[in-house]
Amino acid sequence: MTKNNISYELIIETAARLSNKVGLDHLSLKMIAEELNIKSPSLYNHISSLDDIKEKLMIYGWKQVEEKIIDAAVGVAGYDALKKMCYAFYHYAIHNKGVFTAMLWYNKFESTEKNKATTKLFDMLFKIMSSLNMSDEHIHHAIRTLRSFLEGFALLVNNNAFGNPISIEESFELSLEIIMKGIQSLEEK
Amino acid sequence: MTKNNISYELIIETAARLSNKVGLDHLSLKMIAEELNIKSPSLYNHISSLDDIKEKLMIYGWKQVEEKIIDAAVGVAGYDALKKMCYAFYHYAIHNKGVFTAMLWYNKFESTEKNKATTKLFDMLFKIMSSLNMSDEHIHHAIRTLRSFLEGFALLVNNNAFGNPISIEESFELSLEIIMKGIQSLEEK
DNA sequence: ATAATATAACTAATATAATTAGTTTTGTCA
DNA sequence: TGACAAAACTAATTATATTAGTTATATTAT
Repeated sequence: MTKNNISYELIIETAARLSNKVGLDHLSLKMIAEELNIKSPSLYNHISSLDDIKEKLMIYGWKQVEEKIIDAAVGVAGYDALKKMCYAFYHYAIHNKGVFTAMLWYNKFESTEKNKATTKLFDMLFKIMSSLNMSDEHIHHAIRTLRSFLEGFALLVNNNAFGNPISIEESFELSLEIIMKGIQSLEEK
Repeated sequence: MTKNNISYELIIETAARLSNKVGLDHLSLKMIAEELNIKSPSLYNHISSLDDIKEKLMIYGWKQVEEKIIDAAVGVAGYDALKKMCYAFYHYAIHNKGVFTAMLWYNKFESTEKNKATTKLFDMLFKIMSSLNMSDEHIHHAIRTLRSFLEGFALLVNNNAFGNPISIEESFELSLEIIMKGIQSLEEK
């Protein structure tokens, strides 16, 4: 019984890695504990429950993806920026299936930390779209359009839900085109 | 110990009702059994596992929503038909949260029954969109756009994920406008 | 250096749910 | 009316989360 160097952060990172590998629904305390070479009750020295871990996983994911999305928009503006941000989100979601699943639960939990994790992202999106000729209200709605599409598309991809053999990458590209053109049509010329 | 009139169908219907009330993740054999006034092991005379029930719930949902969507498109054509179908899907999803959650798992299970449940729907969508001036490939992609948006939007609504106080109904309406306009822009004039 | 203390590990126990095994009841049909 | 299959039951098994209580370890103050 040596004191292992286990921290809250390490547990969340481990949970993230494991859930990406086996799926969030198969993540268990037992599995996390084994990966860390401790017994599962020992985890309670750091966390309060499995649900606690899942909530933190959700926040962890939004923080990570926020960073990647913001990075993606550096040096570009307008629709180009939006498009790059969408791709950043999509790639994160399909390369981190477990964490992404947790992110989809978003408001199943209420927390300020959760809000903090995405404020910057929303602000940035809003600022970028403010350069378009569109009312603030329309911007808010359009952000919801985009977000819904992105989360839905990634969910379907992760679940193998697209039966057709046609290219998923092309679907994503064309979908962005459709939505961007649609947003453009809202602009007051 | 009287023989209750329990059938496979009754179990699925009960599971649907209960999951809509308490959420799919809180659905348990215990709960279903209690609702039917039997003990949970007795369920195994009709079903093979809890996962079995969830898979059938998914199929049940797609069958129901297929019917509603098809009904919604009677007597209308083109974009109007598409829009009505989208609304039918959306309303089903937010009024049947538990079943809808199961539907999102779509391809977590492989089955021919699952395919049968949506063939008519896809065929109909395809036929409607064939009246637009668009290649078959673009139609397939656009259907994915629409489906992703719809499933994503409903998921977010069901999870209370839209923090802003602005109207969700208006977001849905405007989103459809955005996507329809975007699809229109693909048409070869 | 060492004793005191807090931390973090452990084992053992508890609770709940799914599932399986084996038994009994009940309705149907020859 | 008796035999049989279906469907209920109870009891037992397994697995996991969680709690309780105990022990070892590391740090920190003397």
